[in-house]
Amino acid sequence: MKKKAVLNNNAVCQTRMTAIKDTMGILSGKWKFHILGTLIRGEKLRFMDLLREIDGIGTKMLSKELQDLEMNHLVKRTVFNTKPVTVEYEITEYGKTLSPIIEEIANWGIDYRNKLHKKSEVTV
Amino acid sequence: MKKKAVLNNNAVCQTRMTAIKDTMGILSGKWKFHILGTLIRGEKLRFMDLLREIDGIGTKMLSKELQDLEMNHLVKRTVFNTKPVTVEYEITEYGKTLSPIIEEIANWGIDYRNKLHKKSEVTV
DNA sequence: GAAATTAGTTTCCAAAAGGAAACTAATGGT
DNA sequence: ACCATTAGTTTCCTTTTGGAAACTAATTTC
Repeated sequence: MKKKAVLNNNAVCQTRMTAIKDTMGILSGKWKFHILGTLIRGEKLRFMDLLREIDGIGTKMLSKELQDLEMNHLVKRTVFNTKPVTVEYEITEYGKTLSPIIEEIANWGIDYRNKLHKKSEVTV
Repeated sequence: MKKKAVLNNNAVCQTRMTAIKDTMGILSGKWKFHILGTLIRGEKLRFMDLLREIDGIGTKMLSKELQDLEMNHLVKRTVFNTKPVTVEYEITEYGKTLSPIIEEIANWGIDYRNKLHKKSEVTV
């Protein structure tokens, strides 16, 4: 008889795994955290502001990632009827609920660097 | 004169961004969270156990991801001199420090699903 | 002697991700 | 007339990621 999974083979684990997949799907890609972090600090920013703030990103990626975030109600996009057009991006209240995750990830990464420096003199 | 970044243009932000990049680099890929989550719950598991527990993963990916995690001291690999060879994987104490991140991500994902279901009033 | 089990590695391939540069379209400035 | 700016989109290309299947190698079981 074939062996089956035991640990992950229950509703609680399946739910948690799906939840992790959902969250990470929404936060996937090279730039989501940078965009969210910048918007959390900056309140209202225009497209070109974000392009300047986020080092290395290009227009295609910025545009695409902002669309993703907007679709998930994490970022709000407002178009003003000026000439030329003005577009403002801001984090939503719902988007702000990601702050604890971002905090945890940032702090873990800072600890990781500190541990690397203590254990050896490896510069990453 | 060209405009420059203001928000992200300071040492604290740069450090935080690097930290996030580090953490997410270590946790990158389709399977890291699943492997870590399973090992956190299961203590000691063999290669074939993990292959059975983690639905959909193949030998190549499991092997490669375990190597990554071992390199970062998040997982410990122990080979036993049996015939055929036995290999045990377990989470390290350091690996357990990722639990808060995994918890936050799982809980956010669960909330996200709940919000989607009662999305009659999506307050953004 | 064939098949199964252990823990992987290797090869080949398809899909996804991401970047650079060109382009749109309206308008304001020199 | 020509360039700059706004906020993107489109195209083309390279890199990265991930999966399926075959393979290794030693040993035990049928």
